Amino acid sequence: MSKIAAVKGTRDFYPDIMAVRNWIVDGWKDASIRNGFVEYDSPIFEYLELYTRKSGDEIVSQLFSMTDRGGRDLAIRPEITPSLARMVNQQINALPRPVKWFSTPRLCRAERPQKGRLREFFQWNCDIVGSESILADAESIYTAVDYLRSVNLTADDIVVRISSRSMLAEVLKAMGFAEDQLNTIYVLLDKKPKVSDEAFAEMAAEQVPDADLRAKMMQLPEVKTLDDIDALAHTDAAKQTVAELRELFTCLDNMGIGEYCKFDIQIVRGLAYYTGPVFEIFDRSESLRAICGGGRYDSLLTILGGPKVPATGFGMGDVVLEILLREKGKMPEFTSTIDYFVIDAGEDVFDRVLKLACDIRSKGKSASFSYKRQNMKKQFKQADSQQAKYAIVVGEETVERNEITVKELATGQQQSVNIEEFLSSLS
RNA sequence: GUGGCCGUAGCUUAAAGGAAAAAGCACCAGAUUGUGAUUCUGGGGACUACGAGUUCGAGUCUCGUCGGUCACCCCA
Repeated sequence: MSKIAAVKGTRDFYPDIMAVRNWIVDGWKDASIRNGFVEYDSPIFEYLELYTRKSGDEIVSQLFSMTDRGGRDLAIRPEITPSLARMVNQQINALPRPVKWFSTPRLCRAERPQKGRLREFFQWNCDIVGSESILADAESIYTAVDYLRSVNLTADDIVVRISSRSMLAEVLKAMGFAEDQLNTIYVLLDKKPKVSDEAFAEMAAEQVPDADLRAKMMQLPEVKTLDDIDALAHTDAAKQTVAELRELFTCLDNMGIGEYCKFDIQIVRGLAYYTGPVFEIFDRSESLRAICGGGRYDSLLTILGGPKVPATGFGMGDVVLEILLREKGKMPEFTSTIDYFVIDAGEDVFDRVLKLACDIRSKGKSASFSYKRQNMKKQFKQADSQQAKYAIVVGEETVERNEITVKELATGQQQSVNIEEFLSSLS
């Protein structure tokens, strides 16, 4: 019989890799909780329509979808935000606002795997629903940075690049662009860093035939600061969106993460549904894809048949994060250890070994023993390979006196102790 | 979805178209019947990713499939 491999783009989590995953996810949860988020989860599959409603029919080719025996079109969740929106919609009038929810879902996307992108991954999501305040955007960004800072990534390692969808829209409108031209410009801006100046000029000429408008648009990639963009914001509406973004940066400064944050007009993000401030977090060397991305999306609930409720949030995947942490040497060593390895050192004492191991366990410490009756050398080796902190030798003569020998394996020091005293010292 | 490179034991690699595919690490056992190291000895483990083809002969050359990796598309 031939062996069956793991499916393309998936990972097997052997114990040493599982330890890494748990460490990452636990870190996400801790950061969420200390920033005031509460945990939720959703089913791993949903109606296909939940995703086509938000992202269009093209999304289907990027999903793992299926039809159940009742003929229902379903898909494995490729993101959790639509589920969140569905859940919030369901109870919209009962939930105290703002809703601050987080989750660490396992997601699947049917894309071709490459560096930092697999078909199955984990993604930390934090969302704040029901507040229009720029403070919600600030808190969302702060939470992401708070986690990254907690794993010792400094402002020299990563940068949060921030812009605003609404600001860009208003500035473009102030320049004279019509509403239905905006998406075209977003795509152009998104491409700018990836293509040569000549290729960009060519694309611009194609997409924006009007020479006057095009000249104005070409100023945008040159914008480096909020003052630069302010100079291009000729309407009150545009001025206001710039002021709002300034307020966001002021908040981030006051929260103590100003050095991580940078205005960047070229952060546009996917066209789908962002309506306000948007951000992406990158490694400083920019050799990896984005570690994290998010922003304000005020119309998602409407798309799912709910009322208009403002929302902002972010997602952070485990795959790029793990690559970055390894590259930066920020990944701790994980060792699985047990507290006590109980060694059988004589005839007819194994029942005492078994009882002692279980008594230790009932005290909340971990204990292990050999399944085989072997010589002590073997048992000590086994204790070593399990990274036991202590070995306990149960010998024929000592156990008659109700005594055992406890040896600290790191130092080699050992002493005889009374069994009851030993056990009571554990609690 | 498109293209480049790659695929030999659990891992790292060797074998220039020619014998029964080799070694180190790892794993298991023994030397060693009251204390972990080191050392030594032995063992299991590969239909050379899978399938076709060329050849007297294929791990090696050709094609296809699958998988890995990197870039493009996309990135919610």
